[in-house]
Amino acid sequence: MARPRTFDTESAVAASIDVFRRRGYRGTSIRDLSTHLGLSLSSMYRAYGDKHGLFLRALDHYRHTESTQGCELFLESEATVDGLCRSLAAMVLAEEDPDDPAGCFAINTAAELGRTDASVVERTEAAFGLTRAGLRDVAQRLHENGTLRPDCEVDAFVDTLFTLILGWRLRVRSGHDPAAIRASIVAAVIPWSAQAT
Amino acid sequence: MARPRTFDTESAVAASIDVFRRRGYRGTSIRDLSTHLGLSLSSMYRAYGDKHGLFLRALDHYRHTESTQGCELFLESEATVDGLCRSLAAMVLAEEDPDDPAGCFAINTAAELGRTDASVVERTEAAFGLTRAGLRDVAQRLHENGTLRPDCEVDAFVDTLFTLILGWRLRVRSGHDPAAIRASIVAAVIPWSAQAT
DNA sequence: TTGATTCGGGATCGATCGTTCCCTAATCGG
DNA sequence: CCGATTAGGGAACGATCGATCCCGAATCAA
Repeated sequence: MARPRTFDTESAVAASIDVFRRRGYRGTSIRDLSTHLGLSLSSMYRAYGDKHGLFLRALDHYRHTESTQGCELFLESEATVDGLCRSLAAMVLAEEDPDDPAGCFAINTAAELGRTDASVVERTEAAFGLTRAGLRDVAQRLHENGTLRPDCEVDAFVDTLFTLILGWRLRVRSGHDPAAIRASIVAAVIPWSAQAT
Repeated sequence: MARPRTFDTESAVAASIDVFRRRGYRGTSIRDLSTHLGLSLSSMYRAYGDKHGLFLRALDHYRHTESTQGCELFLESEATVDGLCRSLAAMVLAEEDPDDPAGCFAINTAAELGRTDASVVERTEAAFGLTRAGLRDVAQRLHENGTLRPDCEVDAFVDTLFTLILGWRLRVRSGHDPAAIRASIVAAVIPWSAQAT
């Protein structure tokens, strides 16, 4: 009833991610968001409650979109060393501005807020879980088709790749050369391959 | 001449690191620092200029102490798989409060500020360089004494370990189980070992 | 001791923070 | 068309931000 909203709440949440992930939670002011989203303060408070509420919505949206796409990237990855490396590079280097790399929203948030906010930790860990789930799928397929060295454990490979992804995305965020990251990916995977020369 | 300072500027810088690394640059207020360091605002401004100046001093101090000790940890590391894993665990899990893990000051800062501040990037990269230098030393020794698989390149191993360290320290910061991190370290190194079963 | 100088504590500055409130415009059901 | 209700713009709130200033206390050289 009464006057309807003139903006889409979910797409505004999506837009807020671009601000939060670059400037961080504390580094982003409500007025920053107002400017970038083109919304007034009252509209935002009416729609999301407060800054913390919008931030949680942003983390949820990120998990439902980018984190989920990252998971699917591995689910659909070709079960070869090259295929895995391509998926890893696609996730880590995805559409970053070289002058102002945003990195991963979940990772940046985990680094900024640590364990201080339980509702935030819950969401970043859920995003991490999606990445691990995708990795487990492709790792299992690589193990079964003999691409991986037969003696190595799949869980160990998954855990190593997950940890490496955190590192690579942090390196991207720090401005490290994408070509170097790409080379780093290949170099890190090769020792797990059965055909390592 | 005149009245001398009643506090040691360098040890106050050291104390500021504990605050900055947990709360971040933007999450730490001058009054937070005043409380934790036991100094008045005027004392801090007189000694360090401004908040940014103190932050750079803190980054410099961190590099000269913890980053350098991290480097030496690898320089003095026994040239075995176990020795390397012990050094990695010592660096990554060093004296963290399980309830409020601080993580690595340089890594947290890189994640928070990205490439927005050149004087900060310069310092975090210098800290990273120390870690890589230590890793290169122990990796070279492991390569020469045949602990590593003869076909793998030392540079690739160093790059992988460096990236893994970023990931492990971020996982510690996120509150991941230290036992799991310890297991992750061993699992990640084994495939590079010549005696991998 | 004296005069110059710097220290430390605290009040205070303007700016900005997250948030609330008020008021008008717009859209609903009837 | 009309009364109810909500959206949106913007002023304003108290709190806190980084930073400055003032002043009495302390320590120097002479």
